[in-house]
Amino acid sequence: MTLDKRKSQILESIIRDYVDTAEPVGSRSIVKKHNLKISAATVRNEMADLEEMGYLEQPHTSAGRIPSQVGFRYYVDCMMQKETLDDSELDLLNRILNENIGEWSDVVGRVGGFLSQITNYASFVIVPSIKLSEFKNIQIIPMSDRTAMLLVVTDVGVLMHRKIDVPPAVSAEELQLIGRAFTRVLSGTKLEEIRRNELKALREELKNRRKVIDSVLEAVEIMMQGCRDESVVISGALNILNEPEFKDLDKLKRILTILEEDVLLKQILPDTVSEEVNITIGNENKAEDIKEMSLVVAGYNNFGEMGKIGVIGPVRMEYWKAAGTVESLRNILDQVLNKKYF
Amino acid sequence: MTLDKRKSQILESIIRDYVDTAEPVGSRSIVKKHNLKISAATVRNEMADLEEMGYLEQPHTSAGRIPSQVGFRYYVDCMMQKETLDDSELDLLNRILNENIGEWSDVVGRVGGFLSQITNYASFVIVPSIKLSEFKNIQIIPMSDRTAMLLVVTDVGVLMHRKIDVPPAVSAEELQLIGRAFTRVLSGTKLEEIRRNELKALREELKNRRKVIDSVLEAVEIMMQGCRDESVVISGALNILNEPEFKDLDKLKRILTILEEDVLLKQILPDTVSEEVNITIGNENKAEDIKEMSLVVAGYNNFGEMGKIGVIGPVRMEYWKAAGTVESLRNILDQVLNKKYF
DNA sequence: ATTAGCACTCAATCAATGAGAGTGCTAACA
DNA sequence: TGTTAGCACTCTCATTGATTGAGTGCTAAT
Repeated sequence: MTLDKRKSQILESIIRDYVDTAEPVGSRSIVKKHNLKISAATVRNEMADLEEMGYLEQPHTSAGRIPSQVGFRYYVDCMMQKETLDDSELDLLNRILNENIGEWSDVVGRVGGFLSQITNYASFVIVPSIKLSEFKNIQIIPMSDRTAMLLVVTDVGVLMHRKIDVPPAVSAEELQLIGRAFTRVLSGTKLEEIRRNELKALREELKNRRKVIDSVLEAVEIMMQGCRDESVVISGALNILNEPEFKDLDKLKRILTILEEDVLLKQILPDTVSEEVNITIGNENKAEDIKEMSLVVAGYNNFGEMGKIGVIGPVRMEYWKAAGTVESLRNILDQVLNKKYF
Repeated sequence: MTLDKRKSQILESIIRDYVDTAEPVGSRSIVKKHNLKISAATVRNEMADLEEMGYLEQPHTSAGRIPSQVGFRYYVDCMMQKETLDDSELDLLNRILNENIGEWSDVVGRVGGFLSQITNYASFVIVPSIKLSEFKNIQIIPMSDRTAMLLVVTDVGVLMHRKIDVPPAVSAEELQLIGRAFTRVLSGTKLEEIRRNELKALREELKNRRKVIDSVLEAVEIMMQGCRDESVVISGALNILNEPEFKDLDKLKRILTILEEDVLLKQILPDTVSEEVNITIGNENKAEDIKEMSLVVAGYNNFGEMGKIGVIGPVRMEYWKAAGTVESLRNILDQVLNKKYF
């Protein structure tokens, strides 16, 4: 169902005003503010219609109207124009991205920070696990006479390192050889495809140094567990303190708790995220805890797996700005990643 | 100046009750609650004295008394008994510490988490910069035909890694040789003591591979900048949402902002921290923003430099518990560190 | 179909009131 | 002289009632 032009205009005016002020919008005030060519009474009639259709609601009889979640949905689906980054924002983004970038996680952190800063909502970036990347090189560096540092390098430049114990009798050269043997066997293998039997063969081959091998295998095992999970970067969680709908401390606490804890945040995201910007409004969210929040999420391509980037804010959200910004940053991430980090 | 026994007892009762309830404490209620052998009227007289001395104050005439900051100070200095961890808490701590510890920063994170969990205040751990540690090993691992991974291992097991660009003509063996040359020159040198002239000599020695050398030098430079700063781990910032004194959103926001931002947190800490547990109450803090918070901090010995661990909470704080817990965990960190990570 | 006019509704604000908690003071008591 | 009971007094907090004002819905006129 689609609205006639005048109804659309009124709905949009109400949405803009309400998002701006967080107050119910009256017929008189929108006529004045957007100097419409019709009278307040006419607007009232249209508003009554829109309410009947479910796009507006009234907190109480003598208040103005506020957009319902259905109203926001209609706006997002049928009327919204995404508002992309303006020049000064692009400029800021470029400056942020060009400052001496160390690691990939650094880029993600900065893009997330930028997103929350521009939209004034909490932002999150989800980086998929790296199980699809490949082993590249394995090194064992002696540290003391009983310990060594195990280094694992993969093709996406992510590196795992861990202390291992070694018998004092093993020399630095031997450790190097063992590292090379591992590199030979594992190089090019995807992390999730380690074959037990390959490792077993290796264990046979180097049976005079079985203790070292076992230490290495154990360490690799633990590292694999550690990087099986996707990682989550959250920025600007405190932005919700500015939203009047969260002046209630209990609500605030519930939301902030979610925004502080990686695991909880992952749980509230929609299961399927495409590369398109995806918006879920209030009750459309599966998770009970955020039925009064909206999500704007897009997927990006991270070494063959889908990462996610987005913002979370009140239902009364500037969807146009949020959607545009998320879209732009999704593209940036894709771009940076396609330049291949290595 | 020291208080007589009865005044002490009354002051302590008031502090305990006030810390517990956040409400002014009346004469009648403390006689009942702590079944004192004296009448409410007597207590009233003593309270009037304590108020005159500055240890108590009255929000308004017909309310009970609350401890003043001076009162808390007197309590902390002259009466407080630190409350150490009980058995179940020690048990929990051990379980937390023994779960498969990966890196040193992991230990710090867990200890901080434990601290905030036990005290119900926000906790922080400051880990000094590692400029005192020594280079141990430098490796250059080829990644693609134009890039390589530079690995720097130090004696505290902290490792820096960074992508560098290399000319396509340089072979893996050459990279290895260059790494070894660096290792030879820098091994055993403290991070802060890198001599420019040593590096210059190295640059001469390997002058046919000057491009690689320059990449490495640049990367090391950047890495050095990155680890010049101490790092900060904050846990349980949201605990202050439970404190009734922060029901005011503005206050809340000011405090949470500090607790979210490493840099800000560092600024509010007292300049000199000894190994002893150090308590600053309300106005004793130098930073304007936390004049209504208290800090309980202790130093610990981190590879020759002073790290800090502590909690931050309302002036109405369970100092006895906080001080005991901070002291215990300070000791734990010292212990773990003295077992030498390598 | 649109608009002006008007009666009506309801939340928000403010002042007045009363209850309750707690004090300070006085006088009696040990 | 220190302690206690008793009582008047103070001040906050919660409740109530009146007032205000923004905004609506309806009706009648355009």
